[in-house]
Amino acid sequence: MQSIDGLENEISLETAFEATPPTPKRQTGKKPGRPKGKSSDQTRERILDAAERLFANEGYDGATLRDVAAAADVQLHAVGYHFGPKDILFDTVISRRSVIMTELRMNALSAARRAAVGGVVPIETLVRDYISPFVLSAGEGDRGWRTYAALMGRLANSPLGTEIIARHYDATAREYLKEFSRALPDVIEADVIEGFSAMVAAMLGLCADTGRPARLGQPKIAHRKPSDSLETLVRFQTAGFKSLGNVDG
Amino acid sequence: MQSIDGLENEISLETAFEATPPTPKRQTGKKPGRPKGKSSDQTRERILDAAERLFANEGYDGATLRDVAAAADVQLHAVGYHFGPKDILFDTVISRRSVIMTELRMNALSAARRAAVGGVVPIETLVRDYISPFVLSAGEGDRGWRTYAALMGRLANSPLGTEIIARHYDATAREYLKEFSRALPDVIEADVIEGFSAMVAAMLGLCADTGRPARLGQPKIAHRKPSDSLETLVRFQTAGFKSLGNVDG
DNA sequence: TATTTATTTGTACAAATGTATAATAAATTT
DNA sequence: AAATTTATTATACATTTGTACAAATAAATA
Repeated sequence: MQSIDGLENEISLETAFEATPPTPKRQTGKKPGRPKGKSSDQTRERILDAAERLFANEGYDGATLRDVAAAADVQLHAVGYHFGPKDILFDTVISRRSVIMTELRMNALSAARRAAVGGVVPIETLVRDYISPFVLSAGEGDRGWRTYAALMGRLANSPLGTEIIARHYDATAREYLKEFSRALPDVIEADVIEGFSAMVAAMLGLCADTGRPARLGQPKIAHRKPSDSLETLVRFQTAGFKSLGNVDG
Repeated sequence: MQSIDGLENEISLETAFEATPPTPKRQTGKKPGRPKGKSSDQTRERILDAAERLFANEGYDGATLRDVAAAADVQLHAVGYHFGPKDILFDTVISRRSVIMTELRMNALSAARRAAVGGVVPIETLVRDYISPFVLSAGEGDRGWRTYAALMGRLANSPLGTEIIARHYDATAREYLKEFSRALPDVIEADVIEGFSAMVAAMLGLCADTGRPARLGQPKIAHRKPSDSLETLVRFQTAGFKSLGNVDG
C-alpha cells in the first residue's frame, strides 16, 4: 500500500489525505469533549443572549454566526449544534421572550375584563395594559429586555419582522383589538386598527432607544425615567383613540 | 450571470480545465464599450430604483450588489462605477428623495408660519404639514415612493437608519419641534419630543405597508384610500399632542 | 463495568460577496 | 484627426459565511 517513491511524497495524495491528523494542536488550553460541571442550558442561554444583541445591533443578515459564537464565547459549531440553522436561532431568540410578554398582556387583559363595568374596558386601561409590560421591561428590566426591545423595534417594518411578529404577537393583538372596538363602538374597524398600529409603532420606537429624542432636544436633557415616558405615551395614545369617535374633533 | 446565447455555453471538460484564459467569449449579444445613444443618467436611475427596492425588501446586508445589478439589468461593475462602495450607493438612494421630502415640508412650514395668527401655528397644521407629504407620496405617488417609504420604515429603529435619518431629516424635525413647543408652551420639551417621535413612528409604520393591519382585521376589509388613512392619522396624532398639555387629561 | 449519549473543540468547504482589473468602444475634447 | 474621457462588458480574487464533518471526552445508562 505504501509506495516508496521518495520525492513525490511531498505532494502525493497520501499526504494530502493524512496530513491533518498528525497535527496534534490540542495544547490550546481548552479541551474538546463534554465539559465537567455545567449544564448545557447555560451555554444555550449565553448563545441566545449574544444572538439577541447581535441581531438587534447588526440585523439578521448583518449578524454572523461567527460573531454570535465569539460573543457567547463558544465554538462556531456549538451554535449550530444547539439551534440548527440561522433562521431557527433567530426564531428562538424572539420566542424566548415573546411567551413572557404574551402572558403578561393576556393576564392583564383578563383582569381588566373581570373588572370592567358594563362589559367595557376603558381605553386607557387597554392602552396601559398593552404598552406597559413592554415599556417597563425595556426600561427597567435587565439588559436582555432592553436588547430585545431594540430588536423588536428593528423588526417592526421589515418583511421578515412582519412574518415573525404575526406568528408570535398577532393572537394577543386581536384580543386587544376586540376590546378596543367594544370601547369605541362608533369607530369603523379600519380606524381602530390604524390607531392600534400607531400605538404599537410609538411603543416600539420609544423602546428601541435609538438616541434620536436626545439628539433632537437640548443637550442638557437628562435621560428620562421609563415610568415618565410610559405615562406620556399612555396619555398620548389614549387621547388619540378617543379622538377617533367624534368626527368633529 | 449567465449569458443568453446558446451554443458556446456548454461546459466541456476542456473549458473546465484549461480554457478560461483563451476564451474570447465576446459574442454574448451585448458588446463592451460605451453604448451608442443613451445617456448614463438613465442607467444611474435604473440602478437607484433597483437598489431602493432591494434595500427595502432585503435590508442593507441582505441586498447584494449582484442583486441590484441584475434587477437594474446592468453588469455588476456598473454599480460600483457609478456609485462607488455599497454604503455610498445606500446613502444616494436615501438622499435622492429626502431632498424632495425636505423641501415639501419646509415649504409647508414656511407657509404655515406666514399664516399663523399670533405667531402660533395650530397643532393640527403642524401634524398635517409634516405627515402628509410622506403619506401622500407613499400612498398616491409612483411605485418608487412607495418603496422609499417602506425603506424608511425599515430604517426607523436600526442603528444604521438612525445615523442616516439624522443626517437627512433631523434639521427639518428640529424646525417643526420649535413650532410644536411654541404651540404647547406648558409642555416640557421631553414630552414634546416624545410626541413627535410617536407621530413619526406611526407615520412610518402606516406607510411601510407591511400588511399587518389587513391581517388583523376582518378579511373583507378592502384596501383603504391613503387619504382616509391620512385623516385618521392626523386626528389621532393631533389629539395626542393636545393631551400633553392638561395633566388631568 | 461497558456502552451509549451529549456536548464540546477543531477543521473543511462550497457558495456568496464586495471590490478591483482588463478590455472595448462610443462620445467628447483638443 | 488624434487623444482623452466616459461607460460598458467580462473576469478575477481575497474574504466572509452558513453548514457540515471528524475527533474527543464527560455524563448517563444498561
